[in-house]
Amino acid sequence: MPAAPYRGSWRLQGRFWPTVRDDPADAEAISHKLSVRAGLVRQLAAGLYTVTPIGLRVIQRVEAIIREEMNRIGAQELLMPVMHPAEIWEATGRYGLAEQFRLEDRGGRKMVLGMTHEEIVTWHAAREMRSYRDLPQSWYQIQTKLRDEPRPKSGMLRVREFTMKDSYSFDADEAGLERSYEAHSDAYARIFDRSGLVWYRVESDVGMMGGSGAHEYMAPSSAGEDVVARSPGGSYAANVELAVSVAADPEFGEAPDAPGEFATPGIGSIDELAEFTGLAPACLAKSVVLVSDSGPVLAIVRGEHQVHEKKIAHLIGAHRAAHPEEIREWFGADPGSLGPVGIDAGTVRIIADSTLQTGHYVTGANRDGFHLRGVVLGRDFQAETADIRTVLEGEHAVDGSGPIELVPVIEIGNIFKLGTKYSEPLDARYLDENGQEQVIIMGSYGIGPARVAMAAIEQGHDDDGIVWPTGIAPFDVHIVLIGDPDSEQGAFAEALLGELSDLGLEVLLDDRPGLRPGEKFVEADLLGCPLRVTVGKRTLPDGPLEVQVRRTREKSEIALEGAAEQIRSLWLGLAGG
RNA sequence: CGGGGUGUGGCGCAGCUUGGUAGCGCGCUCCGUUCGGGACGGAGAGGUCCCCGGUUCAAAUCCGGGCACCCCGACCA
Repeated sequence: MPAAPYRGSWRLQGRFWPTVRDDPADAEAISHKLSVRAGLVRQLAAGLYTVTPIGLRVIQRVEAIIREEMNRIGAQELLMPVMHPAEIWEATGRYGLAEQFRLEDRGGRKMVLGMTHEEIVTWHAAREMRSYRDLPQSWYQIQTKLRDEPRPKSGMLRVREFTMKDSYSFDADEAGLERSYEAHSDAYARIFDRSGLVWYRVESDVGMMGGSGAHEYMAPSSAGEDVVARSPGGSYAANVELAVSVAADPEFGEAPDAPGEFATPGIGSIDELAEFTGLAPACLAKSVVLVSDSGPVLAIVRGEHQVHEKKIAHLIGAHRAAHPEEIREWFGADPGSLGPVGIDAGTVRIIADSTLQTGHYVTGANRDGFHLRGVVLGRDFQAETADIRTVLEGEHAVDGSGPIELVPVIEIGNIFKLGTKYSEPLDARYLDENGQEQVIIMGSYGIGPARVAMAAIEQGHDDDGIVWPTGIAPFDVHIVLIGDPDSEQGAFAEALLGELSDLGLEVLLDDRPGLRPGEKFVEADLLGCPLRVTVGKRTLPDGPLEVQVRRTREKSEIALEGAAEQIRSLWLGLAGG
C-alpha cells in the first residue's frame, strides 16, 4: 500500500503508473504517444480511454482552474444526467442526429446519451425560471458527453466519451446575453492562460448548436483538425470555415467584347489549362457541380481557390458531388470543360464567388475540349454571388492587418450565443416587469479539459517527454531518490517532501526501490514536472542539492539549509514567468 | 460512409511469398554482480498466432466471410 498521502503529494512506491518505453504502434499525434508512454491514459476501444491516477491529476488541475474561474464570474455548478428521455430532444428537432447514441429502457421508452446538455438545462429552466427577478443565471457542470464519432482519432483528442465543462446562461434580453457572453470570454482567457497554452479566440461557425454568434478557442498544434486564418498579431482570426480575405486581382488585361471559344484538347484541370493558356490560375474560373436537395448547383470560383464545403452549405444546404452522368445530362460536356455560359438558371442554380465580380475569365465551353475566354459575370452569364471559397495563405486580412497565415489548431473551447433556439421550442419563458411573457435568451459555453491537457503536451514537449506548464503539471516538484527509502537519503527526501508540501507545493517522491537511477531520470523526464530534485549520496551530508528545471534543463545546486524555500522560489519564478 | 493499412506472449516486431513441432528485442520472475541518465551474467515463466468456416495428411502461413484497431478523406460543439 502507498504510504499515507501528504496533502496533494505522493510517494510513488506502490502506485499504478504504467509507463512504457516504446511509442504505441498506432499513435501518430505527439500527445497520443506521450500520454500513453507517460502512463496518463490507456485505451479501452476506439475513442474510449481510461485516465490513470496520474493522468487524472492533470485533468483535475485543469478542472480546478475551470471551477475557480467559472465561480469567479458567478456561474453555479450543478450536475445533470448523462441519459435523457428522447422526447426532450425531439422537441428541438435534434433527436436522431448521426452522432447520437440512442437506446431504450426496459419499458421500450426511447432514451439518448447526452452529446451536450442544451435541451436538458433548458427543460429545467423552463420549469423554474418564471420572473425577470430570476434572471440572469449561469449554470455549469463538468460532465460526461457521449458522441458516436464517425472517426475517433489522435488519442484523447477526438473521442466518443469525454468530460466537458459546459455552461449555459439565461438572460432576459440581448444586452444581458452580451454581458454573460463577455463574462465567459473573460473567464476563458484566464482559464487558458493559467493552463499555460498558446491560444487564439477566433470567429466560428454556429454549426449544429445553432444561434447567432460564436467564437472558438483554439490551441495551435500540428495535430489539430481545424484550421484558423489569422493575420499577424491576430487582430483578424477566424476558423477557415467562415474566414474571408482579400484576394489580389491578377492583370486581366482588356476584356474582349464577347466570349471567344477556343480548342483545348485534352485539358481537364486548372493546372493544365493555366499551362496551356499561359494565364495565371486566378484568370481561370473553376466550375464545380453539386447536387442539393432542390436540384443541381453550379459553384464557380477562381482557379487558385477551392469551393468551401461549409460556406456553400450555408447557401444550398446538404449536398453531394454530382455524378458524371448527371453532369453530362445538364451541361452536355464532361467535367473539365464546364462553365456557366449558356446554362439555364432555371435548371441549374449558379453561384459565383464574389471574386468573379471583377475581371474576365476563361471558363469551360460546355463542349468537350473547348473553353471560352473573356467571360464576364453579369454580361455573359448571370449568377448569385457570395463568398464560397477557401482562404489562401498570403491573402490579406479584410481589416487591413496584413497577410493571412493558416494555422492548424486544436479546438479547446467555444462560446455560443444561442438566443432562443432552445428556449423557444422548450418553452423557457418569464414574465417581464410589465407582466409580459418573454422568451429567455440563452448562451452556451464549452471547454474540453482533456483537450486542454493534450494541447499542452502538443505545445510542450521535447525528445525526452512532456514539458508541462506549471499550471497543470501533475506535480510541481518531482524528487528522484537515489538510494533506499530507509537510508539517510530516504529520510532526507521524505523530510523535503513534507517541507515542500507545507509550502503549498505538490510533490512526487520517486521512492521506488530497486530501480536504477537512469530509469528514474528517464521516467521523470517523460512525466515532465516543472522541477526535478535529485537526492542521493552526493546530497548528504553537506549538499549541495541538485535541482533541474525540466523545460530548460538548467541545473542549480542549492544548499541543504533552506532548500525547500529555495525550491519554492525557483518554482514561483517558473510559474510567474 | 469511401480509400489504405495492421491484427502473432504485457509492449514493439519477425515468420506468411514457397503449408511441416512459433521466434527476436524489451518488459516480467529468481540468483549473483552492479547502482547519479533506461547495466551485466545465469536460470525461468508466459502465446486459443483476432474470430468463424473451407482446402489439406498437416494452416500463423492458402481460400471465403466476419470483427477489431490505426491512417487519409468525408463528417464533426
